[in-house]
Amino acid sequence: MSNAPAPAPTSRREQILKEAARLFAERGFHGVGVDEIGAAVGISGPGLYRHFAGKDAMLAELLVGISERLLDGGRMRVAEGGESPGAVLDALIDGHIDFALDDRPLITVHDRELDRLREADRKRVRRLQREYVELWVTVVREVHPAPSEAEARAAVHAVFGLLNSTPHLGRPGSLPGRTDMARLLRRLALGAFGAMADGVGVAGGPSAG
Amino acid sequence: MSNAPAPAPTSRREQILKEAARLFAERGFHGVGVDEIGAAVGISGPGLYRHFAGKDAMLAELLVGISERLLDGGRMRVAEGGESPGAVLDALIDGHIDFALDDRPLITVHDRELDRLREADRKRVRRLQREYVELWVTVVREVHPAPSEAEARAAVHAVFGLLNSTPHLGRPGSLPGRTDMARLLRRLALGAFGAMADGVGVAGGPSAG
DNA sequence: GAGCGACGTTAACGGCCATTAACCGCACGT
DNA sequence: ACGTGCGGTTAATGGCCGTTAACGTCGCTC
Repeated sequence: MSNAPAPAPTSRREQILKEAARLFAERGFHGVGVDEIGAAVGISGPGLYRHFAGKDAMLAELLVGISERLLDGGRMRVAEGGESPGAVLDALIDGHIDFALDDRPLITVHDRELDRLREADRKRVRRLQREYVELWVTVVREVHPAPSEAEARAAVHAVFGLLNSTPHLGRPGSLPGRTDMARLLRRLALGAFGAMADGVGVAGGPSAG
Repeated sequence: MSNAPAPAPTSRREQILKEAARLFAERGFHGVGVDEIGAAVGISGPGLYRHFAGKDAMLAELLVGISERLLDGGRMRVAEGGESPGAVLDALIDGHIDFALDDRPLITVHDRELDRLREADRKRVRRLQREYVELWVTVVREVHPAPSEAEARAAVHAVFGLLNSTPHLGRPGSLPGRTDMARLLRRLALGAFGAMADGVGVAGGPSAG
């Protein structure tokens, strides 16, 4: 499935992708030049074209890659199915947190630079994202049946925003370490979902917007 | 309420800033050219230089402006002081939600393009942001005294991520309307803060914080 | 021991784009 | 009427940057 580019020790490509992700996250796709990316891996500028068709291709591979990994991970956890829907939701949350904490640059690029992709790639990434969201929505609605689908979807988006907030954080030690951070984020996410259900429909009316 | 369409005097400058914000949010600072910004307000390219020193100046004004408005709004609500700390926190949340829902492009640009500013402006914006965060942290800790300051700060950042998630949303009607969205976001934010306090220190171990 | 393919290098090229130059008209106060 | 200045215009200019060309060097296989 997908394009397995060999489970190979694809050292160089991966090294480039990693540095590119870091730089894109720091300064934006348009803000970093190919020379910088090259320099980051010890070769210079056009040398990158031995590994990638172009700068766009690097971004595309990054975004498609992370989107697929998120979705695959989510599907896996749903398939495993815990003791209860609640356990599955816990697993989804923990999995996403691991991503957010361990691949910060990737997460940052993921929701900032989507629009810099060529049409085809963008549609592909969007589809993966959408499926990932729907995965969550389904599970969330099993745990908290009351809210409408629209509300559940909005809540999922919002919780993604919450979980992905780590990358934006001011650097140094004014924040909890990784373990505490993970615990905290899980509590916050669960608290948010729990509150989503409370008082649904009250004072609602037709609302219409 | 919120942003009055304003028969305001400063017509042109503000019009330019508004369109620039929209474009920057859509395609990133480096992704939009001055010609586009000009076109968006019916003049072309270099005509903008009658109003701004350069493209950077527009971004700077946008970011400083929104940061100041957020901070001023927050201070105002704190100064007004509600019945209780809880009421103040509610007011902060509602105020931020109004911002997130009414000035989506601005919010987007605000936490994406900070690094494209010149040193001086960047420091200024960062200071405003930091003060805004500290304002929230103080109030949050009054309402939920248990967590450490580091945890409270991380939670505030996370809730900002939650509240600011609206801009990223897939366009059309698969989501609640503005009124319902505001209600939902408030519930989620309150739920997250509430959960932050639950079980603090349990199973924690030394937890470094 | 020659050839070839993977990987790099440096030097163009070409396009985009922010900014500046040079020039224009109209509103308006005097 | 007049000139002055604000808000525009179009045409350079100059730099950055992605990409391509042309060329070199290993290391491997036949």
